[in-house]
Parts: sequence; structure tokens; C-alpha cells
Amino acid sequence: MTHHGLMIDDIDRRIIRLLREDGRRTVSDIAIEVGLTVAPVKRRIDRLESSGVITGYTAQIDMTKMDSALEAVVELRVAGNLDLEMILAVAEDVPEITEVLALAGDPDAIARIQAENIHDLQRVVNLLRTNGRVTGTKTLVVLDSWSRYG
Amino acid sequence: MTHHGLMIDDIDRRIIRLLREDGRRTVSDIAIEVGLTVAPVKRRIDRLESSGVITGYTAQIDMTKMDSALEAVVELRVAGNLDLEMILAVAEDVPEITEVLALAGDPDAIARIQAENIHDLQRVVNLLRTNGRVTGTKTLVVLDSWSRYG
DNA sequence: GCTGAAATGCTTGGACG
DNA sequence: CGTCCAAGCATTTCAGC
Repeated sequence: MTHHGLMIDDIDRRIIRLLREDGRRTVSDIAIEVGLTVAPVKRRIDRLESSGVITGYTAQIDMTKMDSALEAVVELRVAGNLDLEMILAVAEDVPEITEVLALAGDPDAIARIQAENIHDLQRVVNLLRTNGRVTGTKTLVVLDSWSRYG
Repeated sequence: MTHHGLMIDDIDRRIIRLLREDGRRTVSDIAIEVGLTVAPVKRRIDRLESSGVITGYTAQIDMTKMDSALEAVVELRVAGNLDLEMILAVAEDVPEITEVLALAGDPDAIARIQAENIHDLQRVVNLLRTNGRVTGTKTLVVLDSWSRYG
């Protein structure tokens, strides 16, 4: 059996690491770092993007620095097999839900919520609970957070 | 009591949303979107960065598209009061740990791990368990994931 | 796969109303 | 907040090895 994914070499890995550390690094800066010229680095980044390894770029936000911002993690338990689509059917339309993970174990999934206040949070949790196959939730308010690439 | 944080108005919020959707958007593009010129938008972004609302920019990576990549969530239970620094003392030196959340409730914290394989995962979980005040862990392998800004 | 060069456009800083 | 200007870079594309 051969690789089904893309071939990723060490230079690709270094490019990925550099772009994780700073998603706004310029191509020419990266080129210097990895010891190539701009053109091949640009081609590699384009390939990583179009093949879905790099799915996008985003600004990292410290919600605690904003007025009345609240982050929470909601553990979800689901009847029967979990397919992520079921949760996403709700999540995509609720802007407060920023991320969903389907898990092997208990809980079956985790949703992350960024709400303006506790009432917003309650509303979003209720939306998740309303989903027919969600049998239970546990909401955990985030007190502090750290991210490697933040 | 007055606001301790920065004053963030609606335009700031739109800028943040645009940069979350695409962290590489140009200032001039954002200026068009929010109906201002480049100079004030640049000033706002600089202010959001230096005040710590925007903590950085990063590329979003789909680990499943790379060879042998595995993501997991580890729930942590801790003796006594949790201060995040305690966990971070371990996490910062372990590149597989990408994020740590301190929570109000049970579990006391969550760590996210990106490992090459199951042995890497085991090693990292053991590093966390070795911390004197971690009394228990539960490891959940991520089967599928979705992120709004990804 | 790579280098190198040219045209275009963006960014950054400053001065000013 | 806006405009304008100017210098410096980055991006992008197109050649060629």
C-alpha cells in the first residue's frame, strides 16, 4: 500500500510550522527561513492549501480582553451512533459555537462556545439540547486558556 | 465602575470577525468591507494587537491530511486549586500539547494533543500524569472535527 | 524540481485637515 | 476620523535551466 495523502517532506513541515507560529509570515520571509527562493515556497504553500492540509488562516482572539465575553466547553452525549453532521446541522447556524469535536469515548462530542453573557450561553446550550439525539450535556465555563500558536 | 478593558465598537468587532474568517486578509480589503479607508483600519488593528485582543495569527492545519497524525483531548483532574501555570509548566515544553483550558467544574482542565501515533500520545499523557498534582486523566481520541474559522 | 526578473499591488510611516 | 504621498516589500507571473 502506498500513501493516499500528499507527500509531505521536511521542507513542507517547516513551512507548516512557520505558518502556524505566524499565519501572516510573508512568503519571502519563509523562503529565507527554509533556504529556498520565493517561487517554490509559493508553489508549496499553494499545494498545501489546495490539497486541504492548510485549511485556512485565522486571527487568534483573547476573548477575556473584550467586554463581557464568556467561553465554555459543552460535553455532549448522544443516542446511537454519532455523526458529526448531526451536531453541525445545529452548530453552523449558531455563531456562538466555534468548534465541535467528535470523540471516541464518553462524552461523545465537545462543543466550544463563545457567548456574550450567561444568558447567551444558556440559550446556545438549550439549542444543543433540543437536538433530538442529544441525551445529555455538561457545561464547563473556561476560566483560563493557553494556546501554543497564540 | 467603568470598563477596564478596551472600548471595542462595532467596527472593531467586524474587523475581528473578518480577520478570524481569514487571517491573511489585507488591510485594504478590510477597509473596503467596513467602509473606512486604510489608515484608520490599520490603526484599529494595531491597537487590537498591542492591547492583546488579537494575540496572533495562525494557519489552520488538517492533521488528518498528513501522514499518521492523531488528535486527542485529555481531561485533567487536579488536587487543590488549579492554576493554569502548573499545567503550562509541563505543556510549554511538550510540542504535542497545543492548547490547555482551565475549567470551572469537573474536569478541572482540558489539554489538546496532536501526536504522530498512539505511542506519542501515551508518552504525552504520561507526562501530564507525572505532574504531582494531577490526580486523574481521561483521554479521548478525536474522530472528527469542525471549526467555524477553518 | 529550481532560479531570476518585472510588473503590479499592498503595507507602513508620516504629515496634515 | 479622513486624505495624500513616498519608500520599501511582497506577490504574482513568466521566462529559462
